[in-house]
Amino acid sequence: MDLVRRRLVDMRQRGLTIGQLATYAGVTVKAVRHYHRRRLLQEPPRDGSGYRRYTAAHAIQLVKVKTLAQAGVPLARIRQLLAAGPDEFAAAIAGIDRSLQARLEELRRTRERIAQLSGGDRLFVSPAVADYLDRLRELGVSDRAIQMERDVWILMQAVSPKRVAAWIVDKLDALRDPEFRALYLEHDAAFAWSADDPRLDALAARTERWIATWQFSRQHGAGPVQDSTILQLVSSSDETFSPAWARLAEIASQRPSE
Amino acid sequence: MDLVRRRLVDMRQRGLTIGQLATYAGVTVKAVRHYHRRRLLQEPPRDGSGYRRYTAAHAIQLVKVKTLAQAGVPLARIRQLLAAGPDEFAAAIAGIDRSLQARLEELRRTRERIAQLSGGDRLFVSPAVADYLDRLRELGVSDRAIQMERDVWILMQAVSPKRVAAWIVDKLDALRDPEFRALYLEHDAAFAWSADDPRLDALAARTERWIATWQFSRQHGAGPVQDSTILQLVSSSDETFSPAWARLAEIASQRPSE
DNA sequence: TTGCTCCTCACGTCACGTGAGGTGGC
DNA sequence: TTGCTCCTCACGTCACGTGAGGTGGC
Repeated sequence: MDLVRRRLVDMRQRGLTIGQLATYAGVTVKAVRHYHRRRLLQEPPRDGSGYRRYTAAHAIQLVKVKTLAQAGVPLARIRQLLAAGPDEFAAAIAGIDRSLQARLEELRRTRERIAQLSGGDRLFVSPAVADYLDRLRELGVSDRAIQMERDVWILMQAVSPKRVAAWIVDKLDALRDPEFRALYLEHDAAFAWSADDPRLDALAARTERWIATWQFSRQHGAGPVQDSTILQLVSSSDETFSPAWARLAEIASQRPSE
Repeated sequence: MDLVRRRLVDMRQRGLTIGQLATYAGVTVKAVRHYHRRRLLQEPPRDGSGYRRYTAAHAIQLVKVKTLAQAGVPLARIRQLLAAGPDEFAAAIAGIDRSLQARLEELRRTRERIAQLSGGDRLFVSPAVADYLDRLRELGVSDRAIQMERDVWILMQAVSPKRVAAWIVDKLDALRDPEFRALYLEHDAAFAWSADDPRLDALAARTERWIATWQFSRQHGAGPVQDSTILQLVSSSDETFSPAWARLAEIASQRPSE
């Protein structure tokens, strides 16, 4: 009994050490000293050895600070809040809760994106473009061509994201035309042909006819767009060069297109 | 048409500027340059003005880096992952997803704790102690006494959390005894009495009788504990000093308790 | 006596941000 | 020409952590 009483009195008179306080609140000793420097927690009195000795009031304050800090509130803001009146405090809490909800939403979205990292291209292009690429895959377009398309769409999205939305509508529209689908697949196949393949002239002529018909059939006047549907496919980059495609581009540039 | 074609070719040959790339990926230009320094993103070639010019491959890489960074993966780890094989990468993704789930849980808990910041004491004491304090409130114990109890329990929890669990069981047990409840409330009321109040001797005697009976009625041999139930109440701290309580402590210490 | 806790500096870390001082592109 | 973008340093920031070098408590 006497022992217990003495421990009790001792505890109340001497107070908690910084380690006891930190463990109680679930923070590190270094964090407690940091909060002292940032004046979020009053410096308690020192005992004979220069040790800090804390009261229950310090523990309560520390738990408040820790809770707010864990919620992502900057330490400078926490100091203001601790000095604020109950109304301002309650309003701040409401704001903090909203930001926590927003962070929860963000985390959920991040989780979905992380899951797609091992998967396809959905992370790198807009949903509309991803749908378009999926459509190409369905039609039997080669992986090489699909990757070329993806890269071009990424560049276009980066340069003028607004235009991409309109272009993709146009592209999906063209894909509904069987002749365009046939031309697309043949261009895809032509990638591996040699530059003097006899089929190239016929393909070029057929493509030209389609462009003319297509432009005529559409009143929207968005001329440049349709043209690029084919142009884009044959504009090879450095990494993926095709002699046959170069030849197709050459033929196209020699015809009077205006 | 020619304009569009030129823009297309231009875009593919010159590549994206750092600003276009950053906007596309949803990061800052400073972050992109930081990723270059940390070797998370290859330095692209420069154009005639010394500007960095990026390809679609850079954009894809940057989106990967950004997604992993948002998931809280340290940049040094991201660099390892980008160089890892698909199996190691998939395993890492699974681990990252687990940590995201854990963070979601933590955030939910933080949100609950934030909501309690304006409320009562539940944030600062264990659930068992909080229940005990609620019980005292139900019995009509004064706010002052409840706050004193809370502070003592905080200190006890900080010093020896294991013991607190046993003590609180004991306290709730004693509260089931009507005589203890009466004594508790009278001690609470005695706080404001003067030191020479005639009721003090009677209260001290009644308390002593209760302690003896209570100790006798319990076989568990946890002697020191029961005694502290009353002792604790009258051990006033510096801030809350009561002359009457000091007198009660004096009377108690003069009786031969062994 | 030994290991654990406590003390105070000073500097480090992580992921960028800020700002100076200057050039290039439309 | 003007404002916007880009460039490279160098230093700052936020919330602590690390580590040195030393003393105190059980």
